[in-house]
Amino acid sequence: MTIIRFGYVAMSMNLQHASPSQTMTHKQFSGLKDEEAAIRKLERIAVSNIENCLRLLKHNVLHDIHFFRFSSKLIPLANHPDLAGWDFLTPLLPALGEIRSYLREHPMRVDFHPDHFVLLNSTDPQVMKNSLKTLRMHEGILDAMGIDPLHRCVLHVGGAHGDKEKAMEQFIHNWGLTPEGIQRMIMLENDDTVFSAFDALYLCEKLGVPLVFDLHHHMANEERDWTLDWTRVVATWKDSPLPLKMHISSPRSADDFKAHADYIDPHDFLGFLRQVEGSVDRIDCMIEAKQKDNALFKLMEELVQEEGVRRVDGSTIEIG
DNA sequence: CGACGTCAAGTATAA
DNA sequence: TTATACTTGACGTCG
Repeated sequence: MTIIRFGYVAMSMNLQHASPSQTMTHKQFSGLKDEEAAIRKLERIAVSNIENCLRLLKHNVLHDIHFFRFSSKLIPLANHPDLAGWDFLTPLLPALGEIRSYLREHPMRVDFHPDHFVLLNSTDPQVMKNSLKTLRMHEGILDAMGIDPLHRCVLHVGGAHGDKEKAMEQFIHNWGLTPEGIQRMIMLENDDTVFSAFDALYLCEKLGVPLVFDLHHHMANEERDWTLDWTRVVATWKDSPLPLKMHISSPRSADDFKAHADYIDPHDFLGFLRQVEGSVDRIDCMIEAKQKDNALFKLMEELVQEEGVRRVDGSTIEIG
């Protein structure tokens, strides 16, 4: 028997004017004459983004959703070199404190997926430095929200630069340059073109990092049968206080296989569920679909029609 | 108001 | 070496 909780990413299709990712581009910022005023504007945008996160958390509680990925665009230009001296965190502490209080009363699994330019396997020291800076920002936000940063940031392995083996060894090398506090935040995810689940498992096992298994990426990237190594995936979570986490999405079309569809095709996922059922007590399953929370609601309705699937609450099923 | 163009820290690929 | 695509949400502008 396995309990599966579904989560969704960053924004709701049901809340109006609740974007957690409002932004100001660097070009816009540079165009403003009064730099102090421009920074105050950035701070207003960031506070609004965090207030919208709180609205999203309340929306989640209202719909029995226990699993949510925050936007990683909460603080525009936080890590831009032109704003190196900006203390972006202090003005946000009151808003982050409200999230801390709310999450204390309504526990929910929350995490981040920093954007694709956060790379821990780059050979360019500047890219590595910026990546660590961005990860420290995530750590600061989590701390201010009162969340233990352990296993709260999903990353891909990074670029291959034409030599996958070498790029993986570079990851291991750079891991040694990564502060322990950042290391413990990280989970690794297989990608859809270069680093398969088996590549990622090599790194996860070597470095003691949980693997976030992305079923859609696996289908796009690998011929090999994932079930051969599923017990290895499960094992990467044995020292985590959090349930195994994975990602699901459906292909937009046969021709555009890698792109995410609006909703999840339940049959893409049901076969998987039937195979893993019983191998692990709990799975937290992040839905990456264009229709966000609506895709979650639709998938729930469809799955509970299926043989052997029982509804636990608005976002949770039990199978087996 | 809807349609369209612009922007984004890195990487991959084509020209 | 340089430019463009990738991806995707936000935002500004145009008609």
